[in-house]
Amino acid sequence: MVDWKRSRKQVPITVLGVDRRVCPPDGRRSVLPGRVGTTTLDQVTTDTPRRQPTLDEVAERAGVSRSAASRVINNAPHVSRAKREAVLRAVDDLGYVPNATARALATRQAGSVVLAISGDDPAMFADPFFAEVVVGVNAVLEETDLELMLSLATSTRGQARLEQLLRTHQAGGVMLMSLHGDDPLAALAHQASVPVVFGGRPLNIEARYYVDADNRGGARLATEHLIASGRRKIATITGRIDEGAGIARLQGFQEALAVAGLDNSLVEPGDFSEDGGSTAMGRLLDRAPELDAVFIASDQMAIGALRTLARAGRTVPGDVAVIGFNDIPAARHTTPPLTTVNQPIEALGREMARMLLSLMSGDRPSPLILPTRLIHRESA
Amino acid sequence: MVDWKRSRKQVPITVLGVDRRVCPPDGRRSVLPGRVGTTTLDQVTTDTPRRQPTLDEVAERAGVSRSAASRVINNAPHVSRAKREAVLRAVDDLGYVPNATARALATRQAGSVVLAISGDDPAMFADPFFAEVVVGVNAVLEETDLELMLSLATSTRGQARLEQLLRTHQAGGVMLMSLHGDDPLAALAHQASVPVVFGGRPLNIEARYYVDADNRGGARLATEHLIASGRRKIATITGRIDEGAGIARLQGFQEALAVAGLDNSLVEPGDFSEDGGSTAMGRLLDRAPELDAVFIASDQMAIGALRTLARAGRTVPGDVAVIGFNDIPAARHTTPPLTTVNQPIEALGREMARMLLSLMSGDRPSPLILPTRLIHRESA
DNA sequence: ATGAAAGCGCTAACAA
DNA sequence: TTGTTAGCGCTTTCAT
Repeated sequence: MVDWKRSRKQVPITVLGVDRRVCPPDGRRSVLPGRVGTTTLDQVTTDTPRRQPTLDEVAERAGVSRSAASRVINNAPHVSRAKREAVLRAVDDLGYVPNATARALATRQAGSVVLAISGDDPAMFADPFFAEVVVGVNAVLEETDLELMLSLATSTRGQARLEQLLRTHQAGGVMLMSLHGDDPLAALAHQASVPVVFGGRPLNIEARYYVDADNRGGARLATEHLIASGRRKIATITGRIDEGAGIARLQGFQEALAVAGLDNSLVEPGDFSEDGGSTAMGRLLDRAPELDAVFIASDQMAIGALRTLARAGRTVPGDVAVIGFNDIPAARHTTPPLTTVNQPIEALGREMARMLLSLMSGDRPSPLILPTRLIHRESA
Repeated sequence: MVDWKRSRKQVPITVLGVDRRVCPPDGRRSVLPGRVGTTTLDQVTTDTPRRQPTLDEVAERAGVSRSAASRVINNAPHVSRAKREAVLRAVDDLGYVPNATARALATRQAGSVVLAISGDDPAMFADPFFAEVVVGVNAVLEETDLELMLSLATSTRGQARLEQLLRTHQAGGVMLMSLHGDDPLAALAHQASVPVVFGGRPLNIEARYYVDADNRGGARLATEHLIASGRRKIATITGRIDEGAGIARLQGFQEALAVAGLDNSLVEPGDFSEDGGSTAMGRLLDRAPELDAVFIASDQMAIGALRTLARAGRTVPGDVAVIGFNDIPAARHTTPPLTTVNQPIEALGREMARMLLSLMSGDRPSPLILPTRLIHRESA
């Protein structure tokens, strides 16, 4: 049995195509068809190093003109039954697949759309939120012929690339997510000559097409729940207030309290991060030791806050009730499990994609606000 | 007039910014900050009706031939300083950006690579694991001119699309993740005429290029830790054993026990899911009530197992020590916090991308196994 | 219904 | 160092 850990250091590469660092589980040497030089995957894996056939070849084989073949491929009218079948047969024989690039060039229609995530930190995408959005987007794109490109416009370089992507018409549309404050991407979107759909209502520009979650409604819901369960000294830890979601959640919180005639000024700024939540909770405890509930604009922050609360000797929900936002998986596993606001993330992705499609087909869809709902668990 | 919109059919928009499709969870209407539409994205972009300039236009403006211009754009040699500057100026004036599609067609080089995730359930991608991989991939792609396409080949339809994507040469290479058992994608990869890099060593095919985490080593590490801390009756809950990772983790577990001369037959099959872990733990408790430790092939399963253990009145780590695998975020928040094996997921993504790049440039890189490490927390 | 011909915007031989 | 000339593979008038 080979010791994997030893083989990890850099080793001179491939001798006759057989690699030193390959360690098959059975300990024997892989017997790969090795050779020196420029073997391509193609040669290795297929006996027939065949090029992809072109439309002309199909046409020739079928004994028709190229345009006839083209018509068949795109099942356009004006082709006799006989010819159509001949072409189809040729396609089958040759294994023809149209070259997407050539088609894109000729039609001036890119075969793809891009989902762009803005932000200052590339690692931001690691938030499961985006993964779920992607699943939604994919679900609707799957029904079309559009491919999905992902653009993490989190660095200057990334933004430049996104701009390039759009300007070069490599993509036929964009879904732009999580702009905050003075995001340069907003301007970029303006200049773009392709349809743009925003995920989350952008702040500084008047967006025409966006889909957003009802952040304000969700926050109000949460706060109302706190009020209904008898809490009276209710605080909040906000998200970044240069983001639409952050603002909306704060507004919802304040509205609910205002309506109930309670004090809504116990507001501590946070940044959506766990540590941010922890320290914000600390500040809150200093400012108002007697608080009995706190609405926190993200589960991550709530987790941090829970930690601070525990350290301060407060029980949850006994001494203070807490509600988070987002319903991340970890929220089920905190102590106590976190009551939180769920937003239909996958649906968000789906609707963005649908809206973009609609836009690309020449319609002018209306903005969309998706409902949020309260998930009762034990922390409030 | 923007070029992407064809039918400009007028649709009444948001009245006072309040959309009809807003549906707050409480059934009441969200009162959004409304205003009558003024500046719209559409109008803004309409101010700039310019078509993207072509290379010919640049050449003409600069008073040089198209090939000279082309040379400048691709900063190729054989261009006089004077001409070069003239072209550059023209580019600047006109705001020229080369058309990526045309270039791809001419060079027969797709400007993108694809990250494909295989699996039976589209929602699988929601696992934060993939998001982290994406971050890694993105990091290295960002340094190149390659765009990233995402392909969730989780349905028949999805797989067909991926195949299409590859055969049409829309993408210049693939990173293929999480094949299991008899995944049809493996065959597909063989036929593909583009370079393929696997994420995780595939099972049924002899892959030449892959990067994997040291699952076996990690499992051994975990098990050895259990042994070292005095546990003697050690069980495991496996992952799917039709996946490379599932198998490797089981092997590592058994190796460690064999080396220590302990019984390594206390094996319960799992499926990587929380519920699966929960029921598997139940079966384990039935089979061997006296067990004092369990190595679990995923944190999700470990969380389920923790639940079962708690219900059965066993304390962790008092009665039984448990170690998970993957180091998911939630592992920090279980009770008690979960000791687990961390794998460098982002690095996995980075290395896959690097390997693909290397492959695409004609090299023949060696497979790569990335180290895993034990994260000590309180459950073991 | 059918095919010839003219592009789409760029690159790459090949001459000059 | 230059410009000219063919393509890349497909779509799309426009005659026939």
